[in-house]
Amino acid sequence: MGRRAALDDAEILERLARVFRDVGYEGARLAMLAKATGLQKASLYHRFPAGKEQMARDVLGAAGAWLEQNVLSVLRSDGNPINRVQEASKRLDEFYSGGRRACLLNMLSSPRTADGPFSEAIRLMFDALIAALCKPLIDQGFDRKVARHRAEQAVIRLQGSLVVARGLGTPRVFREFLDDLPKFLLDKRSEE
Amino acid sequence: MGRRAALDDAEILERLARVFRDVGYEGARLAMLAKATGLQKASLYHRFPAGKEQMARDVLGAAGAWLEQNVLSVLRSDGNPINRVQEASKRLDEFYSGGRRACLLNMLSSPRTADGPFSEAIRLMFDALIAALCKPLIDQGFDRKVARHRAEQAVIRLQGSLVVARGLGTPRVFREFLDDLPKFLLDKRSEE
DNA sequence: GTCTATAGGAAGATAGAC
DNA sequence: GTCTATCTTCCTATAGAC
Repeated sequence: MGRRAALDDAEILERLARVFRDVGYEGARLAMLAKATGLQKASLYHRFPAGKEQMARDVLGAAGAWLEQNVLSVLRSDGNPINRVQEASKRLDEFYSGGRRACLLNMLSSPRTADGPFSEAIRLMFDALIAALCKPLIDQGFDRKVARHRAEQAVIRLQGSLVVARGLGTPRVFREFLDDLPKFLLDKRSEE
Repeated sequence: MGRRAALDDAEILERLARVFRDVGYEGARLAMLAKATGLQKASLYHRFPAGKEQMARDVLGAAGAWLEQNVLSVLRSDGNPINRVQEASKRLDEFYSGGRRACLLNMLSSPRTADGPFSEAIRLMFDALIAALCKPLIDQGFDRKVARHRAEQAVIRLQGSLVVARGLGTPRVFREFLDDLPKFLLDKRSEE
């Protein structure tokens, strides 16, 4: 065996995820993925026999699992709806490194790959996130349609603030989004 | 000369734009760009001596010019603010093909290319769009800070709804965004 | 200004030693 | 399970005829 203990599978996936998040699927060169993990290309193929596509799929799966355990389950839990949303905000802040990191769901959903193996997984993750965001609103007594609409808008703002943060070169709008999220989701207001 | 009249420069740029919009900078292969324009690779190099990077830069410039002439100038014009925003909505609908088309500013702003030649142009286009969206609000009597905030939020929703529309596989949320835009920007409401 | 043909290199993927 | 070395394919870019 090698000079040092083999890297944890989770650690490998996290490092691969960073590359896909930063440069997208097409932009992720095998040489980058090898450098990011500290493994040689052949070693990556040992762990991911189907190559880059499998790496991206597994990375997406791991991101989904992280989201489920750290965000969605919190949103669906029994606590105070406001506390749940605030906690989810914190986890999202961590997930996106305060807005300096792009979203995998965006970076892997170009139409090129959309006909490919990712589009279905991405759709399911968006659906799951929207559904989980509905829960605190419904527990708070909101109508299902209002809850669904606000949850969708929250995901739209999440994605949009990440795009604009990247475009403007500052994470400011993403931080503002997170700060405003509990109020945006749960405030009693007239609409909509 | 060739069998038919040479393509219009604007037409070429439009066809190149479609490719970059669909698959991003790294995903855009020269073979695709050639096929999309009906030109051979060598002919593309004749028109764009600096290759793919120049194509992307010129495409971005042309998109900026289109946006300026069709959206920003409308927003800055003298008419009724509501009419201006409604007209801008129509043009944005056209620009993004009803939400079925991704945004160049998103597709060309991966960090890989962000250290590259596009990030500055992209930042300027975001700034210009936000500034132009402020104008109808200020003409309507809104405070500058409120106007700026709403304009930023509008751009965030624009980008976010495009991402989510792609992720969910339906342009629905983008159409809803456009329909809601005049109200979102110009309604007298309490906040914020 | 467009084409065919190709150089030159980088990409994804594999073979086989250790 | 990791490595070095290599294969094959694809891509960007260029040369040169028309």
